[in-house]
Amino acid sequence: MGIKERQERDRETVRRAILDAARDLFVSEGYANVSIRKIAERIEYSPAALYSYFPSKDDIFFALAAEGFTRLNEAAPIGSGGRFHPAAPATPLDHLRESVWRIYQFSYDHPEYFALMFLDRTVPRLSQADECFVSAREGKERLRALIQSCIDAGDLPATLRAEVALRLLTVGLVGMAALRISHRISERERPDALARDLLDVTIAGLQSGLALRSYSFEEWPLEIAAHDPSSPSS
Amino acid sequence: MGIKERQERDRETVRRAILDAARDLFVSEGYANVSIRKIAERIEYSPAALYSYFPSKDDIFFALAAEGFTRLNEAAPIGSGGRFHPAAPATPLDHLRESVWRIYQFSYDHPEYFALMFLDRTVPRLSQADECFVSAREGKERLRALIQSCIDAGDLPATLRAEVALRLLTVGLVGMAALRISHRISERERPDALARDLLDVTIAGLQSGLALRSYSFEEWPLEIAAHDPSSPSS
DNA sequence: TCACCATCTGAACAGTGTTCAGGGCGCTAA
DNA sequence: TTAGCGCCCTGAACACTGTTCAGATGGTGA
Repeated sequence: MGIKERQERDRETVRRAILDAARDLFVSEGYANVSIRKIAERIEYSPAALYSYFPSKDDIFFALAAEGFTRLNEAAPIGSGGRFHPAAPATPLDHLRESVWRIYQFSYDHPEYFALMFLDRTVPRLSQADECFVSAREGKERLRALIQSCIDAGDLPATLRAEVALRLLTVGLVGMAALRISHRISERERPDALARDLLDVTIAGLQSGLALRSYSFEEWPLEIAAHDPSSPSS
Repeated sequence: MGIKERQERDRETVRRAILDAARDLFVSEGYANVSIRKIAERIEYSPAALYSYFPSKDDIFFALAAEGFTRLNEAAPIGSGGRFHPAAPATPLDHLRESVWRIYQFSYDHPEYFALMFLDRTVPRLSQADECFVSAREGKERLRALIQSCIDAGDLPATLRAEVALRLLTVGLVGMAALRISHRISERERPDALARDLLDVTIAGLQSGLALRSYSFEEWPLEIAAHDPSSPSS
């Protein structure tokens, strides 16, 4: 019996249409200005129909955020399996530079995804949407491994902890992207050049072998956000 | 006749009450979850009354943003008149470090103000609310002068442009604050220590004398945001 | 053929920002 | 004192929002 399968396919098609419509509308009008009714109208369904596919508007948001992390991972592919390949043309440091830079580029290519993933405060508890962060963790781990290979190759000080360096390298560009996306910085200030400089300055700073305060915290948490993993899920 | 004056005072009192109520509600419930009706209820007025004090909810927002910049300037006072005093106890660089750090601290003490000023994308065209940015420009100019004094004192390379260094120093902390405020980073990662390290790393990077791409753009714009001042205002 | 069941719809509820005619009250001038 | 003027505020309404639910619809399996 292929009927069940066809029904599931139909359902998936509608679900996909909802997500596509929502994404297009978010990009062109901004998340806050998109209503369930607009999405429903776009796909020629009643607003109520959407609630049999997603429990709430927030969950449409979460589904798109998960897509965003997957896209970011696709846009910033680092070597193979996270280990730097010794026969690659560039040095590990160049590799790292480019990989981090691609995160910034992603904020340029998909500002709505980026805001959704890293900036938006209006959507509650992004931290608890578990499956969103599988790809996020993957990408993070690959970058961490790449930084470790830079340390092993002697391009970064041996005293440096890869987890800390990872945060320091990415957070600045997140700030840059945040300012640009929310129009807090003029195009005349050439945000791209500033971002590039910020990356170079941070790397140079890391290479200086400065002793870091955040060097020793207990363990590197796998979660992006701040909820106690030891507490039982309700 | 003191009647006009008293009327103006009464009006200012109500205006002040609106702003206070809005600020309290924003802090405790978040901007998006605060309605005109809630603010009106708090001050025991009808919702419509507020519209004779502020043209829209956005303008209440703008008024608070302006307050935010004033508060930030008060929280991060730098020397006197922007010029570093030679008899001060610390070096210019220590002075700079502390001044920049206070911006991050501000994001901790007043997260709602901070989000409002630097992060929120839901409110349109923050750039066009002119008078908001008088104090913003003042604070920026003072920091720039402080950085210049660091360069003059030899603590930072003479090839460095103060405007560029200013951006590079602040943008990273903005990113850090953004991640923390929007719960994208765990407290277990000790964001404060990371932020402090980021500041130190950036300064170390600047001291390395690296050649910067964004060194030479035409002129430093006085505006925070990106609108062409040469185009006529509609 | 008929009962079943998932799916979708129309209507409604409670909430939002905003507008507007009108009432009330204090001030000014006759 | 009183008439009138003008400001300020209110209640009601409009057009939205996210969400819920009874009921219509129509394909599915017996």
